[in-house]
Amino acid sequence: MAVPGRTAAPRATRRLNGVSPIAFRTIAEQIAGSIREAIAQGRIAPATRLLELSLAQEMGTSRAPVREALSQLEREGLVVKEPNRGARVVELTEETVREVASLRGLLEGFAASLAAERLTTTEFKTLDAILSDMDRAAQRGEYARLVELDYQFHAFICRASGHRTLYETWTVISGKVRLYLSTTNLMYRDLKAVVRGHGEILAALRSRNKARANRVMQEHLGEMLNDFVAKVARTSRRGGPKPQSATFQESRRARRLAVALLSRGESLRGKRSR
Amino acid sequence: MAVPGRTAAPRATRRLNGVSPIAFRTIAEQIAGSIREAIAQGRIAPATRLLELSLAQEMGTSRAPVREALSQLEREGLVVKEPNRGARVVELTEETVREVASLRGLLEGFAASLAAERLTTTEFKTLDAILSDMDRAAQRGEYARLVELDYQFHAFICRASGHRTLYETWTVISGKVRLYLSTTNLMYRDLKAVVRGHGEILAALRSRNKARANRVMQEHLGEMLNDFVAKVARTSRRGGPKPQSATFQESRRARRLAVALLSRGESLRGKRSR
DNA sequence: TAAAAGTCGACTGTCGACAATCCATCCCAA
DNA sequence: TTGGGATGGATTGTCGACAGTCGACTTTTA
Repeated sequence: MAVPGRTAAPRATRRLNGVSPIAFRTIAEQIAGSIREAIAQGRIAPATRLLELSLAQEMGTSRAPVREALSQLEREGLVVKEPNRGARVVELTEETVREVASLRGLLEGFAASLAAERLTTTEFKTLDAILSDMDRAAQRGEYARLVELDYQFHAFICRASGHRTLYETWTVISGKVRLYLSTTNLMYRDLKAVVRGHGEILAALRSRNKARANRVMQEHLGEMLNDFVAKVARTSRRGGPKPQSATFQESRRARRLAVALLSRGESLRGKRSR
Repeated sequence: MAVPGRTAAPRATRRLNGVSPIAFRTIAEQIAGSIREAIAQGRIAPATRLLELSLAQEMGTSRAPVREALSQLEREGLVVKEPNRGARVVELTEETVREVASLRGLLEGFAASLAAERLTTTEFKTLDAILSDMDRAAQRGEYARLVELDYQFHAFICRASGHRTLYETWTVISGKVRLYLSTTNLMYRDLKAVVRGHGEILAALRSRNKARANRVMQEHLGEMLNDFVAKVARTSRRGGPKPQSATFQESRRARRLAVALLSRGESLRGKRSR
């Protein structure tokens, strides 16, 4: 468009330590990135309150960009805000985990069925590459790498479905999954089995059989879910005696919708305990 | 408290014209509501730019709550923001419409299959009530009412699925559908047929057969999609010679038009200036 | 004449200050 | 002791001002 290259770097560069090639443009985005990363790495635990002022001071900015960042994260499903009560990192209850997993299965199954018809040779090669990377990672026991590749594999298929809205929706859902991954660092039971499972998915895609692709994908995710929930149940039971507060995490949106839908003033808000 | 003449008016909390049952709590939410309504009613066209300052002046507030409102609407999928370029109402291309419709089918089919197992007698009664209202509306040719009831019917089922995450996801998608509805005021071909279709869904739900409920729901939505896309295609073909270009590069003409529309449009709620 | 470089508004991004609200705590009466 | 307010601190909501960026327009240059 206008002048390329030259004027490109005035603002964001000035406080960067020279990190990425194309630096984040706004402060808000940088902040969102920091928080997102911190959540993903487990440095900020689920259900933690995110205070605007503290964050702003930590980042050396005013509250405005922090608010913006929190909004962004809320859109991504990592954070929940309630009016006058601030933002907090979402907490995934066992029920929510189940829900997220089932939705993910539905969406990815659909994505797989679409992708089965559209994947090009080049794209198959990419998937092959990811798969062999996974294999290597599994053999070396590189857990984190495997998680990352796993994510990439699924993301690639969803994108390759050619269904943009689907991909966007999936992104939100999978964001929650990743959030969850970080909290329990125990996802895979058998690394080799993981690789095998993805191999089966790939084979199903190659068959160009929509129904089969859909089914295999859903089965794959379903298995995962089982391991998953089992572990969650174990962990959370052992973990902390305070899963309570998470119950009301969606109350704001729910309230708004309820009002809109029923146009009746029924309060969905529970009472709080301290 | 607070002298309502000169000094800042007594906060927005309760200065509604007594219209809505339970006033929204924050100004931002009120603004979001206004804009949402305006979009839904077609008073603000798709792809219209939403200027913070203009909106703030119209609403008689500062830009802060407007920004917040726009963020909220972006979360709901009604608005798209680009850094340094502001917000605009989403524009639905034919492709997006197809995508949204297919996703909606997927989600609602799932919801129906869940609901088929869970719906209580009371809930069935509610659905019956909605259906008979639809029938009345159809006989009287009350188009808008029918649209609203249609929405309620589907929303109710999604909520009754007991799957919170699903419901939330559906809300985003269906928000876009509604947006689209407002732009083409020609959705139903045969009002009676609409009622019949919903009757079939209800019957399928009553059968408690998950697979059947899923299938019937998807078929219902699929039919709708067909009518829909056909009409869209017709409309857009008649509309302009190059429907595509508007999607990616917004024409200045369109923008000016939009601005004019917005600033000329009746103020959504206004009084009080300082 | 056409491309490149400057100029100018119009908007958005960010800031610091206040106002409003929530929540916990304390006080007092029954 | 137990409610029901009143009180105060901590945080979010809102405001007005200024800085920075994007695009459109104008001017210069080859």
